[in-house]
Amino acid sequence: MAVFVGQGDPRRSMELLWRGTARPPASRPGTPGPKPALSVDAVVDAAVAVADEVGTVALSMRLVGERLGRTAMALYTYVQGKAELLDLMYDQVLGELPVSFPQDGWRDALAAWAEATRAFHLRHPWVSQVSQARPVLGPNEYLAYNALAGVLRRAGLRPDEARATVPVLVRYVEGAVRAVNEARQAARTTGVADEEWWNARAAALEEIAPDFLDAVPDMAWLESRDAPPPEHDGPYLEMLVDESFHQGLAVILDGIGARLTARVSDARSGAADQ
Amino acid sequence: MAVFVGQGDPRRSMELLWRGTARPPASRPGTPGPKPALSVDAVVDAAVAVADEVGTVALSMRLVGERLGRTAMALYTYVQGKAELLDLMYDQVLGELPVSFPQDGWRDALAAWAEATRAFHLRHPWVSQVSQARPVLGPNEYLAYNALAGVLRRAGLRPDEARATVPVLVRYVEGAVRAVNEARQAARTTGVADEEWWNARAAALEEIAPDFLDAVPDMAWLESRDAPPPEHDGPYLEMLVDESFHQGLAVILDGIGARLTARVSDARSGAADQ
DNA sequence: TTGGTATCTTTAGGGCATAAAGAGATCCGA
DNA sequence: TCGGATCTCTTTATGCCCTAAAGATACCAA
Repeated sequence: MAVFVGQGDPRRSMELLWRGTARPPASRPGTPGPKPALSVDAVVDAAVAVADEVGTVALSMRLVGERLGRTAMALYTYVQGKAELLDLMYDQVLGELPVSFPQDGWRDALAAWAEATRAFHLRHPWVSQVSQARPVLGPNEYLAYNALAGVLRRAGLRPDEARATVPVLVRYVEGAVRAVNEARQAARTTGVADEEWWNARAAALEEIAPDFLDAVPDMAWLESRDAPPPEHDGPYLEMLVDESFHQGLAVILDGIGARLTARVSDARSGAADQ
Repeated sequence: MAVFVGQGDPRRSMELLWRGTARPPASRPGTPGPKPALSVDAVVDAAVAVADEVGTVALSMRLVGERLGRTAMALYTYVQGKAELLDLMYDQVLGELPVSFPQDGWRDALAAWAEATRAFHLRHPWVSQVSQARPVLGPNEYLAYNALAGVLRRAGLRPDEARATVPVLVRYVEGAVRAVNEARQAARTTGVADEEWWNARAAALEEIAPDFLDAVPDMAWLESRDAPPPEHDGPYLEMLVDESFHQGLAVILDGIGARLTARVSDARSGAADQ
């Protein structure tokens, strides 16, 4: 069940996101009634911490409240509901993404972007589980995209090419990290380590359909290795993903490079292009 | 809240997936008790139909039961729980993916793969919302991966290159389609059309932070167009995604192509190859 | 001091998955 | 033919979720 960001009242969410200070609900000075013991920020921080620990599925208002020594309902003073809280969590956490990258060479810059984005998503696993349809349009999201756009502009791409490239990069990195995160969470919630689970399935398959692998020869080819898989400590799937992350990224960067060199030779020969 | 496939008992799920017939729970011949009026397949079919309509979030045992004129609990006769049902739904629906592609030219073959995969995910939006950590290892999943592996093998990639390329392709297509699906679902569940929502946000932004766009110049560059955006009927975000889907794919294919031509020139100059 | 307001808790209602127990149907063996 | 035995399906109940609404309490201003 995907979680949707951007379901809060647009107007309200955006004011909360952009106004920074002057956050409306918690009381203005000179107002009767008890001072609020918490703040929107405190709630958002707690929610982020909870989500980091237990994931999106288990994130609940009760858990966030508990972390603040409050009931679930107490949060509704600061936040309209879970949807708005997610909007705020999402943009808040995007503020951790770097907004500038090495200027000397687009390949290094994109590699740095990919690495930083990857690390970010590993730090906040729940972010990649959140839908990006109808993004919140918060300041941090803008800044993050701006940084990536800058790298692509300086690389020499045209805007339409960059528009096509952004999703390729973003989806690749998010997808890679999602796989790792989900494997970790599965291990945590089921108590079954990745490798253990994998072995069990493989053994079961061997027994239940011993001859089926003959029917998928290209699959066998895909899994064939010249060298045995490298030594590893961590979980199996993470190792696999790690092994291929940079290689996969290299394929994408090669594609961008091909685009750029085509540009250069076009200019040289004065011909049209693809 | 991501939904996890592969949470059923591995042994049981796999037997259900691979045994085809001889499905254990529904009664064997010569057994007392009423004949089951339904079957595992009927339950899975109904669940797929429900998921296609309402998405993963709203998929519930009650809804599936209702579609079969039963209570939610009746399903537990055929299926161990929601987790196992998801395993079965997932592999069942993967059977719709084509398992062979044009043999003449890897570019066409991959484009065909991408198009088929995209169409598939648009037909069954819930599939891309389902976690692929700990895949079910059902027959149809194997066959689908085998087909893609075959295309890459015939293209001339080495196994390790293909292993790096598969996730790039899969994640790109799934990500692209996920964006469209989520936009559609958001439109359906909130009753707010995509374009309408987008305009509201843009207007709010204009008003709340009129000068912020100056802080993200590369973002403005990214959105700049030589030609005005093309006429479109459908929702805004879908149009954008459609516009860039093939361009993004082209970047990836260029990357693969670069790998292959590097191979050729290596061979020509006397270096090793596969 | 008193009224009004804001925070926070309690209670309650409508979801959800599913454990456990009951109702009914159906077949086997006696 | 007639009990079990056994299976399907429903009912009931538990415990989670979000959140509306109402109550309790704390605080400020007049």
